[in-house]
Amino acid sequence: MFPPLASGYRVDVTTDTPVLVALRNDYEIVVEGLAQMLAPFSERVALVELDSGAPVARPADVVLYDTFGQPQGEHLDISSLQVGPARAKVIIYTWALEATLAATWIDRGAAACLSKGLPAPVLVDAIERVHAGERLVLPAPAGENPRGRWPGRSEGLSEREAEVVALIAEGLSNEAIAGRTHLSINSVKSYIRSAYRKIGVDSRSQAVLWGVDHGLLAKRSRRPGPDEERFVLP
Amino acid sequence: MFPPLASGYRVDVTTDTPVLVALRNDYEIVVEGLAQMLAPFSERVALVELDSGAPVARPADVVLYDTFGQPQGEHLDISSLQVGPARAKVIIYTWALEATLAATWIDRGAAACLSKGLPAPVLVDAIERVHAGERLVLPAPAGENPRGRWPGRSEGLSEREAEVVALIAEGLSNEAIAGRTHLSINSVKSYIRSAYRKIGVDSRSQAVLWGVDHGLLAKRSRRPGPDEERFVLP
DNA sequence: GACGATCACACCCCCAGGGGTGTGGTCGCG
DNA sequence: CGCGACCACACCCCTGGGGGTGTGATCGTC
Repeated sequence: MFPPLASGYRVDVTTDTPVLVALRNDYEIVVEGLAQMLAPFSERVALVELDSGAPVARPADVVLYDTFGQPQGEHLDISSLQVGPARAKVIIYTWALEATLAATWIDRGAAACLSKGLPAPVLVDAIERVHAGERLVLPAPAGENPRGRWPGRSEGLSEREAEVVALIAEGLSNEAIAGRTHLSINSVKSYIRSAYRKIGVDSRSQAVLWGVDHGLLAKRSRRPGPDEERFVLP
Repeated sequence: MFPPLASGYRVDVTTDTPVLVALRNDYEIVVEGLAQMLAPFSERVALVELDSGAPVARPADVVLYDTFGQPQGEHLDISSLQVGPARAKVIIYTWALEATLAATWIDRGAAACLSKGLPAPVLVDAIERVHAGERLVLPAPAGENPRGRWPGRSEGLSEREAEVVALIAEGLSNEAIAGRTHLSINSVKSYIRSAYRKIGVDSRSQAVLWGVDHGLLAKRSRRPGPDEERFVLP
């Protein structure tokens, strides 16, 4: 469908100014982890962060949407991610990259779907290619797995466990978490059980408090309120 | 058992220095409410607050233990409330004052059990009498009901509803809340149902977050940790 | 006197939550 | 190559949580 990028390949983009990239995720530590990962490439990609509540200094060329704890799946509303007067190109940055879902997102207007398993140089190349007009779907190459940071990682939670606990800390039910993460409710329950063992709680209320204490809450300013427009799950 | 104080009665305590009173409750707004109620009587009672994490300037003569969200019932460990080199006299300040429970507390070493329904002048009189050596059990007189402040009052929660939500926000189960408040689990469930309607949540996780957002958490410094000695429920 | 609010509690019922156990796949490491 | 971790999911089972409805008492307000 879309030719995958071979490892080490670098697109030849003849431009002097870096691509303006907005990182889009409600968890500060996720955004910080991505920013740290991209910092060595600041001559090629410059980060402008949205959703901080303050107006952005300049609009983004590309939005990099990290799916951690965010709506994902076939109902994801791509157009709401395209912000600014010049509608930014949207890259879905996800762990579980399945072909049919990626195709749906591309049909809906995403410019690219990239796996979190990509090394940073490949990610930067891909951002530049998207900026230049290409459409990409890049699964993680075998053998390379530079994982980012996520909340709860230092407490021994895997990324999926942390994501599930983060959504519990947001007050979601198992069914809502399954919808948000595009997993089955049985998978969600499995992650819940193993996460509870790791963080040493035995009830959902205690998990909520653990999440609050360990920064697993999305930014309060990003909480959907009655007046706040956000992309909505059906 | 103990002669109740008539409304308006004032004990004749011939002393010039005020009674040093420690207010004892883990919720700041409860302690603030009590302090405000007693502020006009500062020539008679001087407040020294314990459990703030800082060493107190001087030891208390009397500890006023507000039962909101705290262990209450026949297993309450009175001796752990008596702090300082000169063991302070303990007053249990509770809403539901039943005679047999009050008798148990007095047997266990409490100097007095006072109802929260008492007017401030009567409360101050009682504190002075306790300091002077008397033992009291004072139910609320009919017709007078100067309620203090409690968390959630401005959101329309009654004191018992607020207490139950505060304990949910601490991660307790219904059974644990029933034990802590000395109520039946059916009463706890009734308060939960009515509180959920008032605060607009429909799950326990959301109630925990509501409590966190509205200051219904006990002071974190007062949370029992592995090294921190506190009175323990069996 | 009637009514509403609060406190206290009982009883019935349904289901979400979470425990256990199991399967299968991929991948990194010793 | 074997093992453990992680991801994904299924199935069974029990219980706590919470919805509904009801009772009774006290108290303040109209």
